[in-house]
Amino acid sequence: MELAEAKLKFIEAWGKLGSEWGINRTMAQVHALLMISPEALTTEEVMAELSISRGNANMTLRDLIDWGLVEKQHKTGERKEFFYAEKDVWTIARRVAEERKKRELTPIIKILDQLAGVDGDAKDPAYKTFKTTVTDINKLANNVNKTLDTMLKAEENWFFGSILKVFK
Amino acid sequence: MELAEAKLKFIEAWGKLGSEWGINRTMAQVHALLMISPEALTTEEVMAELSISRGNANMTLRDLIDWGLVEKQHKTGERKEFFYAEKDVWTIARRVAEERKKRELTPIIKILDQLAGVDGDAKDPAYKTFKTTVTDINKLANNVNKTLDTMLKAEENWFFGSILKVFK
DNA sequence: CTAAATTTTCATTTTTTTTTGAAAGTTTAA
DNA sequence: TTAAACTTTCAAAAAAAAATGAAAATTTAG
Repeated sequence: MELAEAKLKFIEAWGKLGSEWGINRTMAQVHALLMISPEALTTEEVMAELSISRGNANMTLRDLIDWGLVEKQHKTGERKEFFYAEKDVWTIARRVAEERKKRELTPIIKILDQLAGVDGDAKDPAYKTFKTTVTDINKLANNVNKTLDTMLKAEENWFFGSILKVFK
Repeated sequence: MELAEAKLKFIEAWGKLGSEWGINRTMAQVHALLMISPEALTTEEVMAELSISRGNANMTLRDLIDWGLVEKQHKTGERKEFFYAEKDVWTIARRVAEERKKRELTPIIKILDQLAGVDGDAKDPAYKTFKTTVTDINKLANNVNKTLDTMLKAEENWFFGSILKVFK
């Protein structure tokens, strides 16, 4: 396969994967484009490569920066801003995990804590089932939370790096 | 908090979480409703509880069955079908992991394998960056794949199960 | 077999999400 | 300070996803 064709396929596949995981397809595509670019790109270049509007490119790049996946760069003598993506996959995985933890896990744990404190008749099956289900999900969520903390705190990539070797 | 209020909040929260992870909000809500129901429910009951149409309820319940999260039940003397959700959180997590692996991980690995075989000039930075990025992602994907296999094959829940007991 | 009960389908409508693009805002070189 | 270069915003449009509901299909009791 030729590089040009492979690039397009990669961008398409990454976009599809993103959308299946609740990440805007275009955002995932811009990320893919930048990941395979040796050089930082300008907004113009991103717009041209993916045929998207200026507004879309601008907002998407900002979101990627918020996710910690892309950084703005300035080149001496150039007035334009350049965008460069982190390329180490473990760092990318870590950033995504960090963000989703902050945006989704922490809020749901807060809600589950409230819901686990619901009061009702201990003889009522509806109450018992609710309480058990919510309590169990809450425990799982807290465990995922703790596991992520450990993973993310570790400088070394124990989860994807070393544990995997055990199973090889 | 009262049970009725708590139920609504749980259904809402579960629906939101689902939509953030690429799962149709209504599907997640139906799942939430069934998870907290001690008894299997009919399509009519699901429609009424969540104010959704018959068509929507039917398709959503079928999808949940496809995900292995809900099962059809028949009650003697009753002609209607009843729907019952698995309630063990580890089993739920396992089913979701299995399905997403099958639907998303396996296909992307197939594509990455093709893309990793792209040919080009070893001196070309664009080629080098593409190759490195795709190869690294491919390795990560294969490692996740293997880890999931091990996790899912294990009858015992080493990841969520045993760790849970420690924190109980 | 018949008809009532129940489930499924899917063209259409509604809702939600994403994108556009032009105007407003900001920065910087001179 | 000015004006060109560049970035950001956001109301409106477009696209995508989800929901509706009535008709068709299926099932089952009698």
